[in-house]
Amino acid sequence: MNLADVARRAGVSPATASRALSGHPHVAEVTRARVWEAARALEYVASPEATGLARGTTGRVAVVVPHLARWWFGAALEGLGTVLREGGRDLLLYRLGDAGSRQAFFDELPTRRRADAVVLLGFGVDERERERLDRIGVGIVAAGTRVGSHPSVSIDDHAAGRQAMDHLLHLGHRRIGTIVAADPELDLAQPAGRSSAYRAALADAGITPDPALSVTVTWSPESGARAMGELLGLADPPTAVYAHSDEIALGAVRTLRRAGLRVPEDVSVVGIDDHPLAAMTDLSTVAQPAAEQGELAGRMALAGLAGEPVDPVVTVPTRLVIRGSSGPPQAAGRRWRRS
Amino acid sequence: MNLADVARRAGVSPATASRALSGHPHVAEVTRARVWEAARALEYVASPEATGLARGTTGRVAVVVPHLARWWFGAALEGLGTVLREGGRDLLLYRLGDAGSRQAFFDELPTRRRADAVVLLGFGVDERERERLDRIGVGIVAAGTRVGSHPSVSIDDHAAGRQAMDHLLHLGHRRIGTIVAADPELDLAQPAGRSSAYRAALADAGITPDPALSVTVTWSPESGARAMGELLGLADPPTAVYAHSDEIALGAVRTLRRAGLRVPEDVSVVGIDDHPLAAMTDLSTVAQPAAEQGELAGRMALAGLAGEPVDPVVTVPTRLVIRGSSGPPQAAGRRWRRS
DNA sequence: GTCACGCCTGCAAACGCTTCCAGCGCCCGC
DNA sequence: GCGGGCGCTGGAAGCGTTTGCAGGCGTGAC
Repeated sequence: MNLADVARRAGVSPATASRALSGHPHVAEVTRARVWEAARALEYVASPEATGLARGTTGRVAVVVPHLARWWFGAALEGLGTVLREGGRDLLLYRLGDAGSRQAFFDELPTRRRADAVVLLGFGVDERERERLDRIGVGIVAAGTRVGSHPSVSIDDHAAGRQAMDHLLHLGHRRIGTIVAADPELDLAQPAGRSSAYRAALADAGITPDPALSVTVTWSPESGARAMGELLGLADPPTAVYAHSDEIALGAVRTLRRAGLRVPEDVSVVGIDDHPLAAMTDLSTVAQPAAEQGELAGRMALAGLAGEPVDPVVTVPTRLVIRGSSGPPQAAGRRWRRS
Repeated sequence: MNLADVARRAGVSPATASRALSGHPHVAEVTRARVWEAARALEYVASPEATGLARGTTGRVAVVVPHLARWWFGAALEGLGTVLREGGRDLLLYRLGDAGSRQAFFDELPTRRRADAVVLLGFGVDERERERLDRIGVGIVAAGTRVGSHPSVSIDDHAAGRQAMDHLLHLGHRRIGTIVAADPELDLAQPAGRSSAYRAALADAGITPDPALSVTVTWSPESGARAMGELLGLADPPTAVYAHSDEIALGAVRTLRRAGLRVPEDVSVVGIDDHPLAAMTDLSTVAQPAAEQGELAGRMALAGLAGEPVDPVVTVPTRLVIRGSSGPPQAAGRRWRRS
């Protein structure tokens, strides 16, 4: 099963067999064919350990993610995996589930000798971590966020937020709530652009933001439901809500329905993502291409490995998708009619 | 950065350094401490290639999945990843996106020398593939499905289906449709138990199944929406629908809403999974623990690697979750009132 | 008919770690 | 006081590839 066996069967030295199999020049065609035939007959698979040791590479790309169950991550990982496979690289998956494993990861940098490149998926890092990361000695690519000066692919969070907010403002809403997503468990930076867009849009419309209309929660649907409850508890609740993700927005819609309020007649809701279930639940949203971001990150990583130049910062476009969860505000008098 | 450097700094031979770091007995405590200190100072990380080559293992577990964006897979992978990390194993991810990559995977068995064990996640294999798989020479564990006589963890699909169907029958439904999930692109076997449960439940209730009430589609919400459209087009549409997954069920609900029908007053819907968004959309369903299945599969793989005995077949329980999408059928006269 | 030059091929030395085997002290028991 | 044994350490041989270097042979040019 070893290269030596293949070489013996083909009647050549291991050196020649190696050259023949890995496509080096200066191997006679007839020899190459004989070696390949022998390899096929013996079902030979090179030991990646030995190859890696001799060549000083691993043939693997490490992917670091904070979550997997959330839609964006699964979709991005899917795109990334496809591209890496085409490039002949194996995908090593690291999930940093909590602050502890995150700390351990950046302290020990276990990927140091385990991969030829690292892709950070939806993972904002802080100053110290970036500094640590740079010592890893391999190429780093980020998707869904920016990481220092490393190549990255992401949406323009601010622009996406503006698309959502401008849509609501255009419909005539003046009192707009926002549900901000954060990741306290992982201490992940919240997408700053999505929040700044909220303030900027209000400012442009001449509206003074009410701090009570902004509530920060985790990324889950349940959190969204809870946040909406909080907003409904206000003396003067919003007529529209802009959520940082569809999953959160869907939670908000559920709370509204439970409260007997109609969407969008009583309260409009928009999210960000275009989650597959957003179409199913008629949720207005700002679509972002998740799989494509993963694919692009993969291509950038491969290009870096090949020594080709890579674009430092790629921004993929987002698109406002208007569905049934957003509409003009009702005349004040008709609001709060319990359906 | 190499073991030799660490050894030199600690004033011992590489052999002793190796033993000290990998926790072998017969190393003086003081020596061990000195080696560890040197390793820490030099930020030493062992080369997995070299270790693997010398030891004949890889320290990696390959995970094979057909999808990532679907909820179950992300959640199961999350649980699996956590357990493998605790066990000190790296996770190598293989996604078999279409029939072509599937074929290639089983032909070439690329994981052969790349991992110490293989976990198949939600991946039913056929006879030929199983035969190929057995030649891989490493332990195989399946989650979410059974694979030959290999250890596996999954729910009892038939029992889960019965929970859903019995619930609908108990509510008084007699004309029950079913949306069967399949994966034609990957040629994945549909979960037979979920279909047999449909027939068995009807039989027990003395109802002759109407072939027109059973429509087979892919796992996506969009498919569910389309399937529901088909069922609504029947001369005598069902009063309840049992879908093979929540994602499909949610698609079905969307079609019903669009058609102006009320859920559950006009048509009841139940799914399987307890997807996080099922709670948000008030969908009745049969809950299955996805993350737990991943965790168990991980533990089984680790146990196998440690040479410990592993339970051949583990079945995790499912649980009927009654929410707002299922209720008793309306008296015939009141049905089809366009809300 | 020579000579030089290329193509191919093989030898052997890495790559970085583990582990078998042997050796060296030291302690304990007689 | 002496021998056996045990605890600890080092030497060296792999593990399976790749690749620099050198050599053999054929070919074309002169």
